[in-house]
Amino acid sequence: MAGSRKRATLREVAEATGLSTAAVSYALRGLQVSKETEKRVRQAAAELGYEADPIARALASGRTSMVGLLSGSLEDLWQQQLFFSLGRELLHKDRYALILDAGGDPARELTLARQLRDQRVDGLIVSPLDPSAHAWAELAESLPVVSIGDSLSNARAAGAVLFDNRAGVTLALEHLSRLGHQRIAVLTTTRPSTPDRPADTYVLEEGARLALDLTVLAAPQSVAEAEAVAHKALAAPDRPTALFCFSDSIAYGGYAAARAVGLAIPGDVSIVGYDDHPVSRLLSPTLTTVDWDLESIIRAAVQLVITAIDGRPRRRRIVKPPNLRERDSTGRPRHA
Amino acid sequence: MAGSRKRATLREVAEATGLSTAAVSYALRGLQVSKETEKRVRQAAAELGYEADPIARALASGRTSMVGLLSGSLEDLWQQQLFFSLGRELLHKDRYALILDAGGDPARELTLARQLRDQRVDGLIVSPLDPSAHAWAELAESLPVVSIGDSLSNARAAGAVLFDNRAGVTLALEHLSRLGHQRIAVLTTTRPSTPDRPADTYVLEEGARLALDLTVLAAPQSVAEAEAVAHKALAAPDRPTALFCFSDSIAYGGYAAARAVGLAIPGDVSIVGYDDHPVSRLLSPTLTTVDWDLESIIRAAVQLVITAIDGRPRRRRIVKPPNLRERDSTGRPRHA
DNA sequence: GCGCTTCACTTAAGCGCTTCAGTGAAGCGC
DNA sequence: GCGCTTCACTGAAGCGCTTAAGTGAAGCGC
Repeated sequence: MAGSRKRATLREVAEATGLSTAAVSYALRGLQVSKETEKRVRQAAAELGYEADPIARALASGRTSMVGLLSGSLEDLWQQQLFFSLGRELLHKDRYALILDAGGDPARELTLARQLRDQRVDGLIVSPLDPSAHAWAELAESLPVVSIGDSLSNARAAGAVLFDNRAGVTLALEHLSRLGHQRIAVLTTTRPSTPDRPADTYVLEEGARLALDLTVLAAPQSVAEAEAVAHKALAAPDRPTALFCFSDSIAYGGYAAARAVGLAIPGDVSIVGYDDHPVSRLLSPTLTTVDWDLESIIRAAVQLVITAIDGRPRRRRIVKPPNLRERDSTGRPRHA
Repeated sequence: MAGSRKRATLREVAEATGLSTAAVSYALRGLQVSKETEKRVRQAAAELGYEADPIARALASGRTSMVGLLSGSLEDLWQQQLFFSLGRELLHKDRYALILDAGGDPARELTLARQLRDQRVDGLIVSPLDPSAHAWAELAESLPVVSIGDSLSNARAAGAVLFDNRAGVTLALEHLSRLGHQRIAVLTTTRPSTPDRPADTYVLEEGARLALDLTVLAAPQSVAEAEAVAHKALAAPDRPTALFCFSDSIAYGGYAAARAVGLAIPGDVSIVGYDDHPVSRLLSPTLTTVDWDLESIIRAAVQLVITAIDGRPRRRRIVKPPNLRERDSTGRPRHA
């Protein structure tokens, strides 16, 4: 603890113990040395306050212990939740997270992913806006890439934690249909979707199956922009009786828009979200939403990237089922 | 672009141009070489797809281009916003952020800060739970540390972006007092406060000055836990007519608690938050809150840490003034 | 007692950069 | 034309580790 100005080096520990630096290096990693040597080394290291320099270690070993995390849009509150939880989980596993945000721009997404690779992260976990971009292939060749939400269609990724969006969409639309809604506005986003099929496809298919009258509008991730889109949806001549929002953040924009034009939720307009952000159950009214088990997604993604980094190529695709959280933002449409 | 398996090295660029590696190193950093050599080198580098290896560079130069970010509690949604924004701003300045979360535990905070130092970050930006801890001094000796919220009382920090919490508390309490509130519950948190005085102090002083009847309750950062505390406050025999919450996250808990026991906001209970999270203006009713200019805080903190890293020791303390956002969650108490 | 393996190390190369201390040529004043 | 500085570079050390290859001693079967 003494006010050591510079940090101790391996060599100093070696000199203190009379061993070679190699022996010390092995000892501290619990390899190839006798029990008592290891003990001696550990003690000397502790006394000198030695901590291995991760930079030198990375240069020599080729491993940085860093994992790159790339979000398509951290404007989305649920993505914030997701990514900071991924960071926490990685720290548990003695890895550091480098978190980057594409800010909703699919082109920037790949630039940042390359930047992460150039920064020498050991692996990548991405929740991409555009999982079908061809450049993912190039990246997945040079380091383990795990995707969350959708699989990278053209790349040999190290793994994927997929959302069963078909099931999610079905839950939401069936719920609304059951309540008697028919004219529904869907506020989508460039959102990861299940293998090779944009979530929009499911929306249209399910809409047709349930004989719904759907209007699909693209909404950006930020709450403020979503509000504007929701406003437009609610101002339509044949006003929809329900809003199905493809993220809770967008749904929050829906709340604001509804209130701005004096529409009661769920009386005048029902709203369904997607994700179940912690705030959603605190809104007034509480938000009906489709959620995924965040913790299990996180554990799976981290697990996948680490096994891939450690050279056990599994290439697993894990599909997560959705749950409908029925709360107070949905009800029978007034005319029904 | 050719499917280059391994990344090109400085030496390869040197060989391609017939220069020494030193010359190439200088050229690519725009130092000490003739214009035309620089151009030749850049071209060769581009053709080879050369990107300097940040690890090797870090080992040789002693700089990692990484800045550690440490939040006392990322449960707080505003802190999430703050830290992800800091990350974005740092990326603008060609630095990478390593974000760590103490999860509300003051002891863990210092452990993580040391871990960040051991990871060889060039500097640290912290928003600490306990800015008065002595161990900050030791850290601030070994690398530039900038604090947000409060100054590190015992440490020679590289700078601080302070919140004028006295003014913030005054704004909130005067607002409530003006509306006619007198019995007010204050839900605080181990929150950074202005130099050497916990924010609670201001609360009590201002409460006395305005002749208010205050009950101070400690609330954790997470929304769910805050809800429980708010519940307790509202269940008190002499129910307060207003809640002053020391973060918007806590205020969200207040909303949930009020709704749970059937109290109207602001009719039965007024609620004031602190921070102005993007969601706050979307709640129903919209949340009256005290906010700080997030963008300017971010720019200032990043600016401070970078000038310190670059060796220009300024040790500036920048104080940010608060603003009151009067919205719909506050009104006259019913009996008044 | 001999060759063989195993154990517990040591030696030394090397990861890919930066940087300090030269070095030769050109330019300059006088 | 001489010494001086400046310019544009080169050479080589070294950042602090890891790791492949090597070594000597001990242990083992037979």
